[in-house]
Amino acid sequence: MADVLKMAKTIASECVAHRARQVARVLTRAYDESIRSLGIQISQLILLVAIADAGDEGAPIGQIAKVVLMDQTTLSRNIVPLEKAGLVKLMSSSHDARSRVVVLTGAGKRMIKAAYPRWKAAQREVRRLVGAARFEALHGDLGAIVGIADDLSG
Amino acid sequence: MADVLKMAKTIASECVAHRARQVARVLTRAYDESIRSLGIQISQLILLVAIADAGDEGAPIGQIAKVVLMDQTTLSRNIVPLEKAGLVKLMSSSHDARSRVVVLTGAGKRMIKAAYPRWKAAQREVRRLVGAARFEALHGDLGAIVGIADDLSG
DNA sequence: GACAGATGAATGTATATGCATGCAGATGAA
DNA sequence: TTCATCTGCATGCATATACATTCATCTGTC
Repeated sequence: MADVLKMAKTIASECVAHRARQVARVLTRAYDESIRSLGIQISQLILLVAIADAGDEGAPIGQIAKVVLMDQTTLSRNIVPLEKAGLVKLMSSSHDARSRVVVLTGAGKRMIKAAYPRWKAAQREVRRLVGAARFEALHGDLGAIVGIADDLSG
Repeated sequence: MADVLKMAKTIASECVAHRARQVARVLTRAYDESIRSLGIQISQLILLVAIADAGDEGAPIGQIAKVVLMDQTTLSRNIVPLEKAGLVKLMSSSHDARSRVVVLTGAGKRMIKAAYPRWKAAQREVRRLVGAARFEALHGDLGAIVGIADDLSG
């Protein structure tokens, strides 16, 4: 079974999903640490800003899920801790009784304001460690994968 | 609070942790799909090949966790479904009674063999969609983040 | 050899992720 | 209008993730 070892080494060193997952873990830990004292995680801050981005009227859960490339069922659950923390509130849509609209609360806005400088510091630290050129390249290359997300699903 | 909206847009568009997490989700779904019929996920295949890489004597849980940049407690739990499926087995170390050594079983080796061509097809498809140059660049840039993982933790 | 401190791993708790599925409400065609 | 279908969201289930903590064992020092 020497071929298995060879296959294993190939997958371990070349799999882009492996690397992407590793990087997501590593960066998540770093950014989490930077905002930990605020009581939220980077995954939650990202949701908050996506909701903020939808404007003061908020947006339906499904729409936000599409924007952040997350399964609707995942988003449904990830909103729960934000709601418990009073950072967002859910309202039923006036147009569609099935739809639940997510809106940022005042506390949610204050949280973004408080988190912003810490997020920026974390971002700057990664940029410093990896180098500006690498950082920009990484951002662009990640964007390229985001750009083909639909093709990968279909 | 117009500044909050501005901060939100900045974070949403520039946060590298956000993009890394999105890409990890997107790629995970794609690779998962390619090996779904085998009854495993890409996260599990990655663990299998990391264990295979450790050789026939296997390796302690903590050592594998370090290699894949995963928390030891996470790895401890992620091994459970692999063990249930009979793909790996756990043995106590002869040198250190605290240590638990993970070893690939025959079924684990066969699983890697069966998954390999499907993994390769998924990898090729991503490469085709994003373009060879982008693909190589992405792999290198992700590797750069992996390379500074220790600095980010410390 | 005894003891303090270091280390390997598991557990408690909380969140993240998505597939399969179910249900309620919307929508279009007859 | 009525019904088949579609759509938005939630739930059941399984896995992934990591921090704080605990327990057992090891190691170096005296």
